[in-house]
Amino acid sequence: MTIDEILDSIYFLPDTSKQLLKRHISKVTFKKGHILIHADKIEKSIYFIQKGIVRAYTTAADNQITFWFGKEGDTVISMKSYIQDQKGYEDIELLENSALYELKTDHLKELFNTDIHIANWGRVFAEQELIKTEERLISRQLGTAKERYKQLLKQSPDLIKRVQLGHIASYLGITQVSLSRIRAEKE
Amino acid sequence: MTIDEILDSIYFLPDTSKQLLKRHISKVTFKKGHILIHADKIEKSIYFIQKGIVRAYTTAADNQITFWFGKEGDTVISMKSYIQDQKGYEDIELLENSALYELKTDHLKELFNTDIHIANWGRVFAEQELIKTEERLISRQLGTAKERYKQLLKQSPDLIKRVQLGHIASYLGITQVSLSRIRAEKE
DNA sequence: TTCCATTCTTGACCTTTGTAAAAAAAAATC
DNA sequence: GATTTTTTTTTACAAAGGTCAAGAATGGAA
Repeated sequence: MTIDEILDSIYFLPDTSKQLLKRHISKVTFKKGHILIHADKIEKSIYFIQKGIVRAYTTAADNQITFWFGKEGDTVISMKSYIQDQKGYEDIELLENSALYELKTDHLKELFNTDIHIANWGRVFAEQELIKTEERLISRQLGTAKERYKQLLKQSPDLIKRVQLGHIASYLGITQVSLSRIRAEKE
Repeated sequence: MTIDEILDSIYFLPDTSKQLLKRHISKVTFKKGHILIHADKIEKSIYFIQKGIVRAYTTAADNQITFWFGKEGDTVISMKSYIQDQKGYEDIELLENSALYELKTDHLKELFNTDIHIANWGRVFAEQELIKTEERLISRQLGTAKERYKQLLKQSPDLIKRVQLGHIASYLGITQVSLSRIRAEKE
């Protein structure tokens, strides 16, 4: 995905505004295993995934809980850093060698005050993320782990191929052993 | 809480912009049991709670799952309606006789295109809701039901006094019977 | 107050999921 | 391609939470 496709998919910007925004975006690559977002840091950048897959997790009582996966076209962000200038909850780790577009948020926040189109881009960006987060919250509350696994299989079959089982089990809120049992059931 | 306190707590608006916004806000009251937001409707208003308490729930397989409580100062909104002009997942019901401020969203969306301060108010509003939703998502993933109950007790002791147990159990993702047992344990 | 309806608690029993450890399979490294 | 290392599956047992049903407590309404 190109950066234009990604930006346009959020909210259509007139060309002058888009150029202003793109001035602060650059392409970066990292290897599998790289930690892009650190739980104990106030992050100053957000990233759009051009190619690759990532997972966000919190570390609680010596085990990691995965609560989000991101792939091509998704935004990698520490919401706490971006919105409240505070340390976030999560580490975000690359699960594959990846290419990303980096946007420095200091510059973005200045543009919010001077360019109404970019302010609305920022509004719609937050709104889209909100809808996605709400969806995850509700689907998590609904149905059994088995149903949620089947749902995930249908919605993101590639995810299950690209990500190891332990992370997916954690995401579904069950243990790897339980997920393995669910998969073993026929029908 | 006054409407000015609520609006200012989201994002500070210059007086002219605030007056523009307030032109579309009016005060309404409803009785306990009133359904403010309907799952099968595209809602055209959002509400700020002046006095009262509400719950949002989805109906799945003949039982209701509560996934949010709102009280004084909170915003009652169908995100799907507001953001995507689509039917939402949830009914939102008043659990007490309540007073609210109603904001018609058609007018709000027009203002986003013409007033940069209001566009930024809308941005920050979505961002605040996003942070809250993310917090709920993560805390739901963390720890056992007992721990989450204790957490809720500490964070919102009034909620537990004002809301009946079944709703709270559903919110925590367990049955009323289990929650009752957790409460019965000493220590 | 008394009665009725709703909400909360308790008990017996059952199902689902977790834990720990080992075996099997797959992937990575030499 | 053989050998490590990592990941997934399987087994046995334990723990947490669910279901059903009955009884106690609470709260309105007449």
